[in-house]
Amino acid sequence: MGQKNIWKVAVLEILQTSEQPMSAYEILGKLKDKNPKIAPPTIYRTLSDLVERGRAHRLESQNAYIACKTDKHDESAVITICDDCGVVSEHIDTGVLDALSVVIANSGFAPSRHVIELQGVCENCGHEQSLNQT
Amino acid sequence: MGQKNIWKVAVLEILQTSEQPMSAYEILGKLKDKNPKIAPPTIYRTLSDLVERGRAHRLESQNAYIACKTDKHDESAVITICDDCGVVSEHIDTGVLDALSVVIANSGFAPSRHVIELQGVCENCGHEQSLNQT
DNA sequence: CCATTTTTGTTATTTTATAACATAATATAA
DNA sequence: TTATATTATGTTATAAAATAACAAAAATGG
Repeated sequence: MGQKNIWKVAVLEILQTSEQPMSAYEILGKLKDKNPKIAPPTIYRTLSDLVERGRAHRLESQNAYIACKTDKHDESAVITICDDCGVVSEHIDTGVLDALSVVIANSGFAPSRHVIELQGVCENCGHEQSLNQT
Repeated sequence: MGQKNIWKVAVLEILQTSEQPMSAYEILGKLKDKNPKIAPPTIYRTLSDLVERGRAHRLESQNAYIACKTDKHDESAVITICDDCGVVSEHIDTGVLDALSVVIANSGFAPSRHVIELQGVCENCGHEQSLNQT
């Protein structure tokens, strides 16, 4: 025991190869195949570390995690989540951040972290829906 | 059984008189004083109803609930949460929503719900911090 | 090598949330 | 007004998500 970063790569790979956000216990399940003795705290520790370093995001509205897909590993992304197909995208958008800083300036609030998650229907699923309407 | 909205007022009052966001089980605890047999599903049902109607907000990043303090009972608020004193504020801000709609327009995403939560230090606590620095 | 610190393992428990079904109140229609 | 369906709530049990607390192994810095 005590070796460094044993799980980091494994967890990140699982997240990166997943099409969908994954819960901590889903990741645990995947890892249990080859590591039957692994337990929840290991996963949660690894996930907090990845999130802290900006390599993963926690979807607060879903209790689930995704790999960060941008090269900017910060926490400033706007995240969209498709209710239909589950696809999650990150959008780095200064406009939103600028608008937020206006709100903040007016209220005197000093943010250290923000969560911006949009739920709805992605472009693909939107198209399918309009096709399915007869 | 089967009477309508028995709990709605009680739960909303508890939220309205609380300085802090409350978890479902904290609300349950309060109600148990006078209604020893009340159980979690009752609370969760009432809370979803209140949130649906815009009378309360769920803080996704905290698994907690607050009463909606604006007269505009919609889901378009920007919420700030003070890490220090726990105070939560709502900010109705069209600038942020406008900026979000730009992101959305570019991506073809059709949002039905959004979560915007800022964590940080509120004006009061910020002042105290600067005072405490010697 | 030894002491200290850090990381991981392990066990148990806490916290959050819901499934599934029972029962009571309400609404509606014959 | 009774039967029937519908809806709201009660109840029991369990699932799902997260963490506390402590033990043990590895890494670090003399």
